Amino acid sequence: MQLSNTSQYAIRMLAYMADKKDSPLINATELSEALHIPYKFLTKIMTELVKADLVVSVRGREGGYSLSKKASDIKVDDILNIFHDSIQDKQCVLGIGFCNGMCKCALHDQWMEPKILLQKMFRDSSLEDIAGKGCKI
Amino acid sequence: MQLSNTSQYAIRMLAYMADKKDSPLINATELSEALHIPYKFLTKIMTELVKADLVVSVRGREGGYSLSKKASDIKVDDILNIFHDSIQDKQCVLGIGFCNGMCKCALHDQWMEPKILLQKMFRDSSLEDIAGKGCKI
DNA sequence: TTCAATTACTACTCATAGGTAGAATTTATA
DNA sequence: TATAAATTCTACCTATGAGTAGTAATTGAA
Repeated sequence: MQLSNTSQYAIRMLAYMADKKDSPLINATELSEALHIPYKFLTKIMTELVKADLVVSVRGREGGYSLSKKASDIKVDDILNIFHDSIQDKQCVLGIGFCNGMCKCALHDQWMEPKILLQKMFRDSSLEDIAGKGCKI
Repeated sequence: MQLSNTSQYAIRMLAYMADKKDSPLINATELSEALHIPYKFLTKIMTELVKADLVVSVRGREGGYSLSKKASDIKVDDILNIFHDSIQDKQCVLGIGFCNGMCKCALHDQWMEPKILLQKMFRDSSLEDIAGKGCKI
């Protein structure tokens, strides 16, 4: 019961970038060293974030990455959606495809409250909200 | 952000058994057909549940499986623990090994409440609580 | 123009979850 | 005792997540 490594890395990468909003561009080497994420894997993830339009990249010397919009306009849930890690409204904790009010799984009622709280956490938290909170990792 | 297939299957299998507490033994064929879980995979999971002492098995003709204790004494969290799917107290939503009060991740505060609710759901729900709830799946 | 620093692309390896196959073992019943 | 119905064991296969390697493409600066 946890997020994929890819999603965890992506959130940390973007939160770091939001925190350094003064720097126009941040490169992969800095991110990799600051966050202890393998360089090659980080650039692979970043390319997906660029394709998803959360990040813009500048290639070539003096290049790097920057957020494509205001940190307050990028929610954690936007990141999870890219990597299919978001919690869907109809998602069943026991993996039953047709779990709903009519035919529900054994844990349906107990799952409601934590599910809504998780969704709220992911949907309400923007990069601005979380940037600079806690330690620089 | 979801439980492993194995944990989902195991919970459904044990809930089904708790629901049929009148039958002294339930065999793998019945469980496989009732729950639409691949037979061979189901027996593999069941053998792990036997080794973990949540289930007792009777081999040979007329054999099958039964819960090793009262349904009210088996919590969903006991099942998750077998498959390393339980949520640990110190588990960080961003996968930071040393996330705590002193040096916490960017989502540490937001994660607190849903984490506690998830743990509560898993730790408080016994097989007796969930057996027979919802549809027979 | 050349070079070095940067991202992007392609393809691979490795580990693990999910699932399958077949034979061995056990045991009640005919 | 022989058989059939059941669990268990060993070994494998497949798909996917995680991570690596090498090269191509881009571009600012010397």
